Amino acid sequence: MITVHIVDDHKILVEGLKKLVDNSGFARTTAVSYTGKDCLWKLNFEQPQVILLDINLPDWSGIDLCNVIKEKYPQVKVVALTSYSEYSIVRQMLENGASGYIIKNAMPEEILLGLQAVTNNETFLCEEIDLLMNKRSLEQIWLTPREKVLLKYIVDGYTNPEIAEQMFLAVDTINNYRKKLLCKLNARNTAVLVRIALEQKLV
Amino acid sequence: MITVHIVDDHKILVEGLKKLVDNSGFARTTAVSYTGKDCLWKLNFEQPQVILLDINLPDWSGIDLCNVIKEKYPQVKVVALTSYSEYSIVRQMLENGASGYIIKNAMPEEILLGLQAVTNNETFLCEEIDLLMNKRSLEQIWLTPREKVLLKYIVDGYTNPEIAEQMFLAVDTINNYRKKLLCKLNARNTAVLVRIALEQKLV
DNA sequence: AATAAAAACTCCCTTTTGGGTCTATTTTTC
DNA sequence: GAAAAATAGACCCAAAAGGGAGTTTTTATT
Repeated sequence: MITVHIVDDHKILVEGLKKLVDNSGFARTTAVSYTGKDCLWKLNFEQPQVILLDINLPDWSGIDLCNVIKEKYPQVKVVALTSYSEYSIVRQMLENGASGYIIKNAMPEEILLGLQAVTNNETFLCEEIDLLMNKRSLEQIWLTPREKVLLKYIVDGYTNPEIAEQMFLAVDTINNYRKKLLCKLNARNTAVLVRIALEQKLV
Repeated sequence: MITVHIVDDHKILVEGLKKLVDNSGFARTTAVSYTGKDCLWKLNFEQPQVILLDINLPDWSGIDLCNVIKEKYPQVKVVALTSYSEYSIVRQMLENGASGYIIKNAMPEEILLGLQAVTNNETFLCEEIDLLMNKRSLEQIWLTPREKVLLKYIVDGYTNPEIAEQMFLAVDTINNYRKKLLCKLNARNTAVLVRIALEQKLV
């Protein structure tokens, strides 16, 4: 029996999920948490084999929570179960130690396939995400650490002089980075830059 | 028995939802659709008393779909069931004829309360949304039609001269609107303006 | 019909953005 | 150890954004 801890604040979804897991014949739900805090608390007492983890929790980002969980309990497999289908989110989850990524509109069977796969030490991506990661891996924009920091400042509304001061760099340098960002994200101006950054969840 | 048609592409959630409705004792699921097209097709043959409608459908925006449904079948009650909790989205749904609005992390019982309320010709908002709508109704930013159009152009990356041409107005006029938008949305520059517009789903 | 409020529109002027081109370290990767 | 990428910086200049201070036209409301 694969033991599963469900972490999701969508209570109706949790009900469906619990039924699905418990009726699979090879897995059972041993815990349910509606918040990140609740999840961490319960992990003190009992560690499941797999955690089904939502990203939009009321108190935590699932991305950060995944990281914390994997540090404290490296043997526990984390499977992201969320409605985000952005490259950068998937990537971050995998970098933070997730063993699987399933979007919420996937077929219910994919959840069960995922549970089996990750307990066999495989990495599992649901069909749609698998396609995304393969298709985009080439054309995907990759920002350098500095570019990411700058992008954050821009989205937060700082001007070049202000950013220069914050980052201890010349205004010209910031301006250059900014232009490179526009080019990389194929944005014609700041407005589009911000839109793309938010849409692709780059910040 | 209240007849319910569920429209949502999150198949696992639908399972939970179906169970919830069917076990309520006063309602039953008569149809399930995973797409907007599918929903409209099924409505040709059978109209439920209530439609539980997601906003993020693969082929349709639930906001537009609600409008279409209410035009063709005014007697059918539409209840939005979604994860969006932005003022403007709720507002648009209600303007398009929705009788209820429930967020996905609401308590399951709220769904049942909602079904009962809307069949009694009441408007039903789940607790969190009800709070939001009351709290924000005063402080909520309200944009004029022109401002909305302009905001769309800005978010899409058009410059003032381009917008002026598109809207057959002077560049100065556009510039003024832009400044008014900055002021209204409390944004110090375009970057923040775009961020707020996207976050608040004003476009 | 009077009037107040909101919406639509214009001009001036400064700061910020963005396009182009170029140099020089440092770090990473093959 | 060479090539490639990342980091940091510079200068010129045109275009766009944004601050301030106005006028006219619609649209409500009494």
